[in-house]
Amino acid sequence: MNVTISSTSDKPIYQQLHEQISAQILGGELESGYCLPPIRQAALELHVSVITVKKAWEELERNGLIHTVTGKGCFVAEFSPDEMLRIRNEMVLKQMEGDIQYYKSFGLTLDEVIALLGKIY
Amino acid sequence: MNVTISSTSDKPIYQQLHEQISAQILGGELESGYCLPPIRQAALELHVSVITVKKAWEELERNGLIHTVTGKGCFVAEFSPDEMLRIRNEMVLKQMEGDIQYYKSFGLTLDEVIALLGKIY
DNA sequence: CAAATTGTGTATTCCGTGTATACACAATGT
DNA sequence: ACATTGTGTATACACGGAATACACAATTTG
Repeated sequence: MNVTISSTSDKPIYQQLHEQISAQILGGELESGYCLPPIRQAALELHVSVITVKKAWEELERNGLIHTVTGKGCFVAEFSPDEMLRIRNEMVLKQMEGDIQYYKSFGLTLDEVIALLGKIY
Repeated sequence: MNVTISSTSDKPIYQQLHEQISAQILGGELESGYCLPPIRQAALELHVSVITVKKAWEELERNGLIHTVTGKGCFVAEFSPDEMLRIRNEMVLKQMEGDIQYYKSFGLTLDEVIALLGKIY
Protein backbone atom coordinates (compact mmCIF):
# COMPACT_ATOMS: atom_id res chain seq x y z
CA MET A 1 0.00 0.00 0.00
CA ASN A 2 1.64 3.14 -1.23
CA VAL A 3 -0.97 5.83 -0.81
CA THR A 4 -0.95 9.41 0.38
CA ILE A 5 -3.99 10.93 2.02
CA SER A 6 -4.36 14.69 2.12
CA SER A 7 -6.89 15.95 4.61
CA THR A 8 -6.56 19.48 3.25
CA SER A 9 -7.60 18.41 -0.24
CA ASP A 10 -11.09 19.30 -1.37
CA LYS A 11 -11.49 15.77 -2.66
CA PRO A 12 -13.01 13.23 -0.26
CA ILE A 13 -10.66 10.60 1.12
CA TYR A 14 -12.37 7.65 -0.54
CA GLN A 15 -11.94 9.37 -3.90
CA GLN A 16 -8.26 10.06 -3.31
CA LEU A 17 -7.82 6.41 -2.44
CA HIS A 18 -9.70 5.27 -5.50
CA GLU A 19 -7.75 7.51 -7.86
CA GLN A 20 -4.37 6.49 -6.53
CA ILE A 21 -5.06 2.76 -6.54
CA SER A 22 -6.62 3.05 -10.00
CA ALA A 23 -3.55 4.78 -11.29
CA GLN A 24 -1.29 2.15 -9.75
CA ILE A 25 -3.25 -0.68 -11.32
CA LEU A 26 -3.53 0.91 -14.74
CA GLY A 27 0.06 2.08 -14.57
CA GLY A 28 1.22 -1.50 -14.02
CA GLU A 29 2.54 -0.95 -10.52
CA LEU A 30 0.05 -3.44 -9.13
CA GLU A 31 0.06 -6.75 -11.00
CA SER A 32 -2.96 -8.83 -11.85
CA GLY A 33 -3.93 -11.11 -8.98
CA TYR A 34 -2.27 -8.91 -6.39
CA CYS A 35 -4.19 -8.98 -3.14
CA LEU A 36 -5.01 -5.59 -1.70
CA PRO A 37 -4.55 -5.26 2.06
CA PRO A 38 -7.61 -6.11 4.19
CA ILE A 39 -9.85 -3.11 4.58
CA ARG A 40 -9.43 -3.10 8.35
CA GLN A 41 -5.65 -3.11 8.05
CA ALA A 42 -5.69 -0.42 5.39
CA ALA A 43 -7.99 1.65 7.59
CA LEU A 44 -5.53 1.35 10.47
CA GLU A 45 -2.51 2.19 8.33
CA LEU A 46 -4.14 5.27 6.83
CA HIS A 47 -5.82 6.34 10.07
CA VAL A 48 -9.12 6.25 8.29
CA SER A 49 -12.50 4.61 8.78
CA VAL A 50 -13.22 1.12 7.43
CA ILE A 51 -16.18 2.51 5.54
CA THR A 52 -13.98 5.02 3.78
CA VAL A 53 -11.66 2.29 2.51
CA LYS A 54 -14.61 0.15 1.52
CA LYS A 55 -16.10 3.00 -0.51
CA ALA A 56 -12.88 3.28 -2.47
CA TRP A 57 -12.66 -0.48 -3.03
CA GLU A 58 -16.33 -0.54 -4.16
CA GLU A 59 -15.58 2.09 -6.78
CA LEU A 60 -12.61 0.04 -7.97
CA GLU A 61 -14.85 -3.01 -8.33
CA ARG A 62 -17.49 -0.95 -10.15
CA ASN A 63 -14.82 -0.01 -12.68
CA GLY A 64 -13.74 -3.63 -13.09
CA LEU A 65 -10.29 -3.01 -11.68
CA ILE A 66 -10.54 -5.50 -8.83
CA HIS A 67 -12.72 -8.43 -7.89
CA THR A 68 -13.74 -9.20 -4.36
CA VAL A 69 -14.11 -12.56 -2.62
CA THR A 70 -15.76 -12.48 0.76
CA GLY A 71 -13.54 -14.13 3.33
CA LYS A 72 -10.47 -13.97 1.11
CA GLY A 73 -9.81 -10.45 -0.02
CA CYS A 74 -9.77 -8.06 -2.96
CA PHE A 75 -7.62 -8.93 -5.95
CA VAL A 76 -6.45 -6.88 -8.88
CA ALA A 77 -8.39 -8.04 -11.93
CA GLU A 78 -6.75 -9.64 -14.93
CA PHE A 79 -6.94 -7.92 -18.28
CA SER A 80 -4.89 -7.64 -21.41
CA PRO A 81 -2.61 -4.66 -22.00
CA ASP A 82 -5.08 -3.50 -24.65
CA GLU A 83 -7.95 -3.66 -22.24
CA MET A 84 -5.90 -1.87 -19.63
CA LEU A 85 -5.19 0.94 -22.04
CA ARG A 86 -8.86 1.12 -22.98
CA ILE A 87 -9.98 1.41 -19.37
CA ARG A 88 -7.32 3.99 -18.64
CA ASN A 89 -8.30 6.18 -21.55
CA GLU A 90 -11.94 5.75 -20.64
CA MET A 91 -11.33 7.04 -17.14
CA VAL A 92 -9.16 9.90 -18.31
CA LEU A 93 -11.63 10.92 -21.01
CA LYS A 94 -14.46 10.94 -18.54
CA GLN A 95 -12.55 13.43 -16.43
CA MET A 96 -11.33 15.34 -19.45
CA GLU A 97 -14.81 16.10 -20.72
CA GLY A 98 -15.55 18.21 -17.68
CA ASP A 99 -12.19 19.92 -17.86
CA ILE A 100 -12.73 20.85 -21.47
CA GLN A 101 -16.15 22.30 -20.77
CA TYR A 102 -14.47 24.70 -18.39
CA TYR A 103 -11.84 25.76 -20.91
CA LYS A 104 -14.42 26.24 -23.61
CA SER A 105 -16.55 28.47 -21.42
CA PHE A 106 -13.71 30.98 -21.57
CA GLY A 107 -13.68 30.80 -25.33
CA LEU A 108 -10.35 28.98 -25.47
CA THR A 109 -9.51 27.18 -28.67
CA LEU A 110 -7.88 23.76 -28.75
CA ASP A 111 -4.60 25.36 -29.76
CA GLU A 112 -4.69 27.78 -26.87
CA VAL A 113 -5.37 24.95 -24.45
CA ILE A 114 -2.47 22.95 -25.84
CA ALA A 115 -0.20 25.96 -25.55
CA LEU A 116 -1.08 26.50 -21.90
CA LEU A 117 -0.86 22.79 -21.24
CA GLY A 118 2.62 22.64 -22.69
CA LYS A 119 3.79 25.40 -20.39
CA ILE A 120 3.14 23.56 -17.17
CA TYR A 121 3.11 19.86 -17.98
CA MET B 1 -28.31 37.77 -17.04
CA ASN B 2 -27.73 34.74 -19.17
CA VAL B 3 -26.94 31.98 -16.75
CA THR B 4 -27.90 28.32 -16.46
CA ILE B 5 -28.09 26.64 -13.08
CA SER B 6 -27.86 22.87 -12.90
CA SER B 7 -29.06 21.39 -9.64
CA THR B 8 -27.81 17.98 -10.70
CA SER B 9 -24.24 19.22 -11.09
CA ASP B 10 -21.76 18.28 -8.41
CA LYS B 11 -20.57 21.86 -8.39
CA PRO B 12 -22.22 24.21 -5.90
CA ILE B 13 -24.56 26.82 -7.34
CA TYR B 14 -22.48 29.82 -6.29
CA GLN B 15 -19.52 28.31 -8.15
CA GLN B 16 -21.54 27.70 -11.30
CA LEU B 17 -22.68 31.30 -11.17
CA HIS B 18 -19.16 32.57 -10.62
CA GLU B 19 -17.70 30.53 -13.46
CA GLN B 20 -20.32 31.56 -15.97
CA ILE B 21 -20.19 35.26 -15.18
CA SER B 22 -16.38 35.14 -15.16
CA ALA B 23 -16.38 33.55 -18.56
CA GLN B 24 -18.80 36.15 -19.89
CA ILE B 25 -16.70 39.02 -18.59
CA LEU B 26 -13.40 37.61 -19.80
CA GLY B 27 -14.96 36.54 -23.07
CA GLY B 28 -16.06 40.09 -23.75
CA GLU B 29 -19.79 39.39 -23.56
CA LEU B 30 -20.15 41.74 -20.62
CA GLU B 31 -18.59 45.14 -21.22
CA SER B 32 -16.67 47.19 -18.70
CA GLY B 33 -18.99 49.26 -16.55
CA TYR B 34 -21.94 46.98 -17.13
CA CYS B 35 -24.13 46.81 -14.05
CA LEU B 36 -24.96 43.33 -12.87
CA PRO B 37 -28.56 42.80 -11.78
CA PRO B 38 -29.31 43.44 -8.09
CA ILE B 39 -28.64 40.35 -6.03
CA ARG B 40 -32.27 40.12 -4.92
CA GLN B 41 -33.51 40.26 -8.48
CA ALA B 42 -30.94 37.71 -9.65
CA ALA B 43 -31.94 35.46 -6.77
CA LEU B 44 -35.57 35.66 -7.84
CA GLU B 45 -34.81 35.03 -11.50
CA LEU B 46 -32.65 32.01 -10.77
CA HIS B 47 -34.88 30.71 -7.96
CA VAL B 48 -31.92 30.81 -5.67
CA SER B 49 -31.08 32.33 -2.32
CA VAL B 50 -29.72 35.87 -2.01
CA ILE B 51 -26.73 34.53 -0.13
CA THR B 52 -25.89 32.18 -2.96
CA VAL B 53 -25.79 35.04 -5.45
CA LYS B 54 -23.77 37.16 -3.07
CA LYS B 55 -21.21 34.40 -2.65
CA ALA B 56 -20.71 34.30 -6.40
CA TRP B 57 -20.44 38.08 -6.65
CA GLU B 58 -17.93 38.12 -3.76
CA GLU B 59 -15.72 35.68 -5.60
CA LEU B 60 -15.93 37.87 -8.71
CA GLU B 61 -14.83 40.88 -6.67
CA ARG B 62 -12.01 38.87 -5.09
CA ASN B 63 -10.74 38.13 -8.60
CA GLY B 64 -10.96 41.78 -9.57
CA LEU B 65 -13.62 41.18 -12.20
CA ILE B 66 -16.21 43.51 -10.70
CA HIS B 67 -16.32 46.32 -8.18
CA THR B 68 -19.16 46.85 -5.78
CA VAL B 69 -20.73 50.07 -4.58
CA THR B 70 -23.18 49.79 -1.71
CA GLY B 71 -26.48 51.35 -2.66
CA LYS B 72 -25.65 51.41 -6.36
CA GLY B 73 -24.76 47.96 -7.57
CA CYS B 74 -21.99 45.75 -8.92
CA PHE B 75 -20.18 46.84 -12.04
CA VAL B 76 -17.89 45.00 -14.40
CA ALA B 77 -14.36 46.27 -13.80
CA GLU B 78 -12.34 48.07 -16.45
CA PHE B 79 -9.14 46.54 -17.69
CA SER B 80 -7.09 46.48 -20.83
CA PRO B 81 -7.34 43.61 -23.30
CA ASP B 82 -3.89 42.51 -22.16
CA GLU B 83 -4.93 42.44 -18.57
CA MET B 84 -8.08 40.58 -19.49
CA LEU B 85 -6.05 37.91 -21.24
CA ARG B 86 -3.72 37.66 -18.27
CA ILE B 87 -6.56 37.14 -15.80
CA ARG B 88 -8.22 34.64 -18.09
CA ASN B 89 -5.08 32.56 -18.47
CA GLU B 90 -4.44 32.82 -14.77
CA MET B 91 -7.85 31.36 -13.98
CA VAL B 92 -7.55 28.64 -16.60
CA LEU B 93 -4.06 27.69 -15.49
CA LYS B 94 -5.17 27.45 -11.90
CA GLN B 95 -7.78 24.91 -12.92
CA MET B 96 -5.47 23.20 -15.34
CA GLU B 97 -2.87 22.40 -12.71
CA GLY B 98 -5.28 20.12 -10.92
CA ASP B 99 -6.42 18.53 -14.16
CA ILE B 100 -2.87 17.75 -15.16
CA GLN B 101 -2.09 16.17 -11.83
CA TYR B 102 -4.87 13.70 -12.52
CA TYR B 103 -3.60 12.87 -16.00
CA LYS B 104 -0.07 12.44 -14.75
CA SER B 105 -1.14 10.03 -12.03
CA PHE B 106 -2.09 7.63 -14.82
CA GLY B 107 1.32 8.01 -16.37
CA LEU B 108 0.08 9.94 -19.37
CA THR B 109 2.60 11.93 -21.34
CA LEU B 110 1.91 15.39 -22.69
CA ASP B 111 1.55 13.97 -26.18
CA GLU B 112 -0.99 11.40 -25.03
CA VAL B 113 -3.00 14.08 -23.30
CA ILE B 114 -2.96 16.26 -26.40
CA ALA B 115 -4.05 13.32 -28.50
CA LEU B 116 -7.01 12.54 -26.26
CA LEU B 117 -7.83 16.22 -26.02
CA GLY B 118 -7.92 16.55 -29.77
CA LYS B 119 -10.40 13.72 -30.06
CA ILE B 120 -13.15 15.37 -28.06
CA TYR B 121 -12.50 19.10 -28.19
C1' DC C 1 -36.44 65.18 4.28
C1' DA C 2 -38.78 60.60 3.43
C1' DA C 3 -39.21 56.57 0.85
C1' DA C 4 -37.48 53.20 -2.23
C1' DT C 5 -33.56 50.68 -3.87
C1' DT C 6 -29.37 48.26 -3.29
C1' DG C 7 -25.58 46.12 -0.88
C1' DT C 8 -24.00 44.17 3.90
C1' DG C 9 -24.21 41.54 8.03
C1' DT C 10 -26.03 38.20 11.01
C1' DA C 11 -28.88 34.50 13.03
C1' DT C 12 -31.38 30.43 12.42
C1' DT C 13 -32.60 26.40 10.18
C1' DC C 14 -32.43 22.38 7.05
C1' DC C 15 -30.27 18.84 4.27
C1' DG C 16 -26.84 15.97 2.19
C1' DT C 17 -22.20 14.12 2.25
C1' DG C 18 -18.14 12.50 4.30
C1' DT C 19 -16.42 10.25 8.13
C1' DA C 20 -16.03 7.55 12.35
C1' DT C 21 -17.44 3.87 15.66
C1' DA C 22 -19.56 -0.28 16.80
C1' DC C 23 -21.82 -4.49 16.33
C1' DA C 24 -23.83 -8.48 13.89
C1' DC C 25 -23.60 -11.57 9.84
C1' DA C 26 -21.47 -14.29 5.84
C1' DA C 27 -17.78 -16.66 3.63
C1' DT C 28 -13.21 -18.61 3.78
C1' DG C 29 -9.19 -20.88 5.73
C1' DT C 30 -6.59 -23.30 9.41
C1' DA D 1 -14.25 -24.31 16.55
C1' DC D 2 -11.67 -20.25 15.71
C1' DA D 3 -9.48 -16.58 13.27
C1' DT D 4 -9.58 -13.80 9.24
C1' DT D 5 -11.86 -11.21 5.82
C1' DG D 6 -15.65 -8.98 3.50
C1' DT D 7 -20.69 -7.19 4.11
C1' DG D 8 -24.47 -4.82 6.14
C1' DT D 9 -26.56 -1.79 9.24
C1' DA D 10 -27.32 1.67 12.81
C1' DT D 11 -25.84 5.70 15.06
C1' DA D 12 -23.52 9.88 15.56
C1' DC D 13 -20.92 14.04 14.38
C1' DA D 14 -18.94 17.82 11.47
C1' DC D 15 -19.07 20.57 7.65
C1' DG D 16 -20.63 22.96 3.59
C1' DG D 17 -24.31 24.46 0.68
C1' DA D 18 -28.46 26.62 0.74
C1' DA D 19 -32.78 28.95 2.23
C1' DT D 20 -35.31 32.42 5.02
C1' DA D 21 -35.72 36.42 7.66
C1' DC D 22 -34.56 40.62 9.70
C1' DA D 23 -31.75 44.75 10.76
C1' DC D 24 -28.35 48.12 9.05
C1' DA D 25 -25.68 51.21 5.64
C1' DA D 26 -25.28 53.83 1.46
C1' DT D 27 -27.38 55.74 -2.58
C1' DT D 28 -31.01 57.45 -5.46
C1' DT D 29 -35.38 59.50 -6.23
C1' DG D 30 -39.66 61.90 -5.19
